Amino acid sequence: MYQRKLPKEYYCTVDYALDIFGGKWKPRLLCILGHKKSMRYGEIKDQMENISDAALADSLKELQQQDIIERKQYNEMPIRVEYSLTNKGKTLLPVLNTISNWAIKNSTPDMYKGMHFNDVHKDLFK
Amino acid sequence: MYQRKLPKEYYCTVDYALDIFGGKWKPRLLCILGHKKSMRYGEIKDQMENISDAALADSLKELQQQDIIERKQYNEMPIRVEYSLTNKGKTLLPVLNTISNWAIKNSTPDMYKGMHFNDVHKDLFK
DNA sequence: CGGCATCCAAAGCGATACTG
DNA sequence: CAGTATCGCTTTGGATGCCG
Repeated sequence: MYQRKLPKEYYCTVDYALDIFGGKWKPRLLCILGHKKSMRYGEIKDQMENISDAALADSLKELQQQDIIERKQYNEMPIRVEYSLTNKGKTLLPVLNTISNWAIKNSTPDMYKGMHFNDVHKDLFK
Repeated sequence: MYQRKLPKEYYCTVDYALDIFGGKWKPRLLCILGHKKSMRYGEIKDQMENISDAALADSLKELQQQDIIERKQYNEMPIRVEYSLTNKGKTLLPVLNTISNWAIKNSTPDMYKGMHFNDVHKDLFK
């Protein structure tokens, strides 16, 4: 299994923050989770469109370890797993919103794939 | 020369923003530049402490291409080059400040190397 | 259904040497 | 002084297959 190692020391506060919610998958993952109370693994994977199981599982695990998201397993048949933001994770939403608003001001809809720009991120976390 | 390719399409506004100011070096670089009117190449390199010329030159070039920083060359002897934030680049400072404030609330000074946490980023861009 | 393990390819980056 | 060129290592991540 691939697992990213978090460095233990940083030079900059922004580096620390982006180590938690930056990278290839986590920003989008958090934006998607930020719109729902909770989501199942497969539901997240569908909305991420092009992510592999390995990358999704690793991202989810890292975010759990940082206390940003919570995992709840229901041992039904078939098994059901729900992910949701923790209280700490919710404090990221205004931060993501600030970043998103800057991006919207400095980009155009045609730079985006799928429905994410207009239907989701324009009103992110209001 | 190594040069990162910017993808042309994004799934998420946050991805777009982090493509501009995220990554290993650019957050710290922008934080450092954000405190001065302009800085010389060598001055930036000293404050970045552990960056290689290749990585620094590439980061500076990318940020120029995105109109975040500006390069001015003075053909003195020896040559002098000054970098500074553009107007667009300055609009990033409140965004970086928001991220930094979240990080400060969720980390401790001992997680940081050097003087950056206490002496610089605590009062970032005030 | 919700993952994890393995293999492999590509990207990112550092060290070194060199240049106008 | 302010970079650029090249090499090779390390990290990242996609594809595939398997499992409880």
